Amino acid sequence: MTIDSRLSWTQVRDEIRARILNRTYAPGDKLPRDEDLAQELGCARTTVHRAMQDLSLAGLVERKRKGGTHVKADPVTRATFDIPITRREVEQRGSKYGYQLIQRSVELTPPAIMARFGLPKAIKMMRVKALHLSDNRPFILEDRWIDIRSNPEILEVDLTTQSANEWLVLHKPYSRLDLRFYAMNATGEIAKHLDTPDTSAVLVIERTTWIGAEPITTVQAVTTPGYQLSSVR
Amino acid sequence: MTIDSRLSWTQVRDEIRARILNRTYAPGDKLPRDEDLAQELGCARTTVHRAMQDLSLAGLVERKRKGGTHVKADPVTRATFDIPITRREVEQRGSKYGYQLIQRSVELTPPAIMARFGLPKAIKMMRVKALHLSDNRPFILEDRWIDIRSNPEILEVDLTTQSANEWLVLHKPYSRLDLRFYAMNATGEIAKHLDTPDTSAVLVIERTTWIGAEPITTVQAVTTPGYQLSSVR
DNA sequence: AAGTGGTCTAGACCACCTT
DNA sequence: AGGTGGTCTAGACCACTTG
Repeated sequence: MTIDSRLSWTQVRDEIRARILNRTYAPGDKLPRDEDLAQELGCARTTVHRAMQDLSLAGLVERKRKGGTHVKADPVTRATFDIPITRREVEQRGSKYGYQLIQRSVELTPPAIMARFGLPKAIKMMRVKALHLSDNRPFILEDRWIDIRSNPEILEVDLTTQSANEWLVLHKPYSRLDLRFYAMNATGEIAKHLDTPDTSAVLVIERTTWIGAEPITTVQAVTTPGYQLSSVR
Repeated sequence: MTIDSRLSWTQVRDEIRARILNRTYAPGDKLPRDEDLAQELGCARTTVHRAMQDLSLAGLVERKRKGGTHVKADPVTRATFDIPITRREVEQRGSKYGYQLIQRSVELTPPAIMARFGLPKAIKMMRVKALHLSDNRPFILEDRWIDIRSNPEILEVDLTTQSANEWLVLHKPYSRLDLRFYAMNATGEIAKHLDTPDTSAVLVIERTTWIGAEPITTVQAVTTPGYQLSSVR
């Protein structure tokens, strides 16, 4: 136990969190102003602010200017996930990475793709299907659409040796990201490419990015059976 | 456009981020010290620190005392997910929530459960199987193990009317959380409870919590076919 | 041992939002 | 219109970690 008279922001955070779990501040309640808490606890307002920032990020409280700080009425479990570049993911497992381009074309976006981007009408995009391999076995099958307007350079990239996944992540910043996870039964073509029995359950990761309001790319990454996603830390 | 001479931390963050994407600071590179950047950009060191804090949280850079700040060598996509209480989730979709207790017992933990907690040997835990309903149809099937040592009160809770899910989230803070997502084929008992065809692909959410080093609870939540998880914001 | 990020303070001003 | 959180500054000290 520290005898330091100074309070660290983590101590302040823990104290406030304890009060929330104590029901001193019940769900929906308004917390005291930062300044009042600072005075009560004996620290600077900035320190309380730092603690609140953390609690707010964790989803425990909600803060509004003038409105004050409120305990969130319904607690949620909030967790962070990292989706690495597929090559890196394979290599970090100590396996040999491989990559096969299956298809590369320019097509009109079907309704499902328009919906992902929120596009009002169909446009031409580049479509890339590719298979990522781990130790020469199928690992992830990706079906990707790339907006040529925001990514004209992609037309020049040799996608037989470098995956669009990697090229985009390294060269194209995004300002908005949408990630979705769901399960599906691997059907004919997908089961064939993944070399897995028909109707196997597979985890699908859908990732869509924009720069400003402009679409960049959307990809449906179908993993092989047994694939797991784990939260960070 | 603001003419203010003062730089906001978001401007500083955007500038640094732009340089990273520019390759001014390439992956793996060391960035200037906060203080040097502050002087170059004309702001306080604290402001650079705030910007770096954000970039660090986003997974773009890595910071170490004495080691300095480095651009992460391999970019990752980092996203946050919220897992609400099941009742809340159903109600927010505008559906009627229902709940059925299937089983409640005290059992020795099998190896799979010991592994989730990292337990060296089997102990007795409370096991609860329950079904969450949405508009009277199966929604999520949960199979939960609760450590009685850290949660003796659970033995007194009436789990026929209130789900363990809800009781624990509201009363038991945790200090560590592990979340996993994966897909599986619904088999006999699970398919029966979820009222879904055998071998249907379903998304599974596995959630394990500890308080300090002590296990609290672990749950395997099997969702119904079509269930999706979306990133926040 | 020393360098670098992390934190704390005190005070000022700003910006958003509710009333 | 005014209250509350958000940010910025300047300076000091701390704590981690690497050379």
